[in-house]
Amino acid sequence: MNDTDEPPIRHTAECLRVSQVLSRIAGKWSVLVIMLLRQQSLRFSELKRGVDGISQRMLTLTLRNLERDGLVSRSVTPSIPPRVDYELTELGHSLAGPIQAVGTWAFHHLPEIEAAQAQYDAQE
Amino acid sequence: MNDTDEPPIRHTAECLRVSQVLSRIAGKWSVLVIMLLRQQSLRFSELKRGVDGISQRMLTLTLRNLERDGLVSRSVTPSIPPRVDYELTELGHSLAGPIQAVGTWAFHHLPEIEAAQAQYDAQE
DNA sequence: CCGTATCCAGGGGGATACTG
DNA sequence: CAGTATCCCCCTGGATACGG
Repeated sequence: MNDTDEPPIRHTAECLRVSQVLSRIAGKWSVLVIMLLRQQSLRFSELKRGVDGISQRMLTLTLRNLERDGLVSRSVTPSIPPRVDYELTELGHSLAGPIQAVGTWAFHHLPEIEAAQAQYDAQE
Repeated sequence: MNDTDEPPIRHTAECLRVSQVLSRIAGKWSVLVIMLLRQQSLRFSELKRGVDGISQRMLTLTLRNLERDGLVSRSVTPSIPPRVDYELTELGHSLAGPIQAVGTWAFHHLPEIEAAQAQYDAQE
């Protein structure tokens, strides 16, 4: 048989965008930072306290990435001691919505997921 | 000043769920597989062809994880040669919606993101 | 056709110490 | 307070080869 009739299974451009955006915020911490900043602007140390278990290094890296993507803005007040505030940009806020939707999904379906895992693990 | 009035900046339980779910599908490939399966059930080799650049190993691992989470079901037809079909479970389909929302967001805002990146990179 | 096994490079991410 | 610098471990993910 020839293969001229092979089905054109392809990704839409949208699939690839999704993948890239998710990769961008896939880190362990990005989402937590975004969710915190959704409600209020916060200082570096406040974020550090708010995100349980994050190291100084990872918070810095996470913030730099978010800033680079235009999701978070950084404003420095050159006082002594210095003060740096982070807040979600408009772009950041617009992403928080869809992300929250995934969160809501997770909240509702976590029992099913964990049940599926338990069942899968039980039979190896 | 004392710090008894320090603000109770905490994550809601939802934030943590989001983070976990995103970690789960954060892999390079999970989303692409889900999006492909959204429209039709597919065989292993069809998925391999459909997901551009994926290795056999990573496709296997991705499918195992999705199966373990109850998002994808695997059905074996013991013929010669063997045939294995994968399809989204109901749970999987219910996740595809929210993910698509993120995709739509990405589709609309990618120009802004890339512009932000270019600007950020231009000034160091 | 559908995997598993093995090897290996690269980066994510933690701990710690140091600067302005 | 808000980072940067360094070290180091482990996991992800690619290439390849082999088995049912």
